[in-house]
Amino acid sequence: MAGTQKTPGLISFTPSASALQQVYGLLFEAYGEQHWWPGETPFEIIVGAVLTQNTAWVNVEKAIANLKSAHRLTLDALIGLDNDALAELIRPSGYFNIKARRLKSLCEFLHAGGGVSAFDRVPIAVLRKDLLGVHGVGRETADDILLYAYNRPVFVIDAYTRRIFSRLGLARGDEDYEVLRQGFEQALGPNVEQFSEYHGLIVRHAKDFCSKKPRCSGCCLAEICEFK
DNA sequence: TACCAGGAGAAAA
DNA sequence: TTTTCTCATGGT
Repeated sequence: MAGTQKTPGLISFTPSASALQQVYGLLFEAYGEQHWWPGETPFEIIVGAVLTQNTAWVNVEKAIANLKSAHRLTLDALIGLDNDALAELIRPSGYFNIKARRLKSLCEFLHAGGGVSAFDRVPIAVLRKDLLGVHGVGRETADDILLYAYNRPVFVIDAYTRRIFSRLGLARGDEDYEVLRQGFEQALGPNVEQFSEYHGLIVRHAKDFCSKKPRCSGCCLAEICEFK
């Protein structure tokens, strides 16, 4: 039938602010402040954003611990590593050969721009476009970096966000990334602190209730969730 | 043992 | 333009 084909790019996502605030309120009430993203410096956050691609955070922590113990968790130290040595240090995070190349590309971009802090005052649209031009930096990784390393009001969309809001009936789940991101940003308004906490709460909640086999017993969103 | 997990890029269709 | 394949470890 004409007009019924799945065309993700054309699916709209215009949630009401009250619906998003209700979900946020329930999650916050259940889990409290998350202070996400874990990372002591902007550079550590940037490295973590690449290492966590399609990987559980627990494995990223092991890779970051390796970099720290080898005193390589700085921009200059990491650029000085060859790909094989870097890959060996980040092995626990999986995809280590690919991620080594991606990390090096990102470090070279940061170094060429004058270092991590040199991007602090770059306009958000410019920085996002530049990050997306770096090999290995896709939309989610770029937005992780913008929000958590540079404190810019960008809402991060990940697999957990799609899964949870799809189950809540607020999204289909296969919307284009930009459609979802803009939907959240327009409904909530620019708010770095809330965007950071919201994403952290989504991650926390998904790990407890929405990963692998459904585990909805005791879920704080049960009263508004369509997933049974 | 088999399956899954917070993605991205390249190749194929 | 969209879909499929590849990359890899560690937990369940």
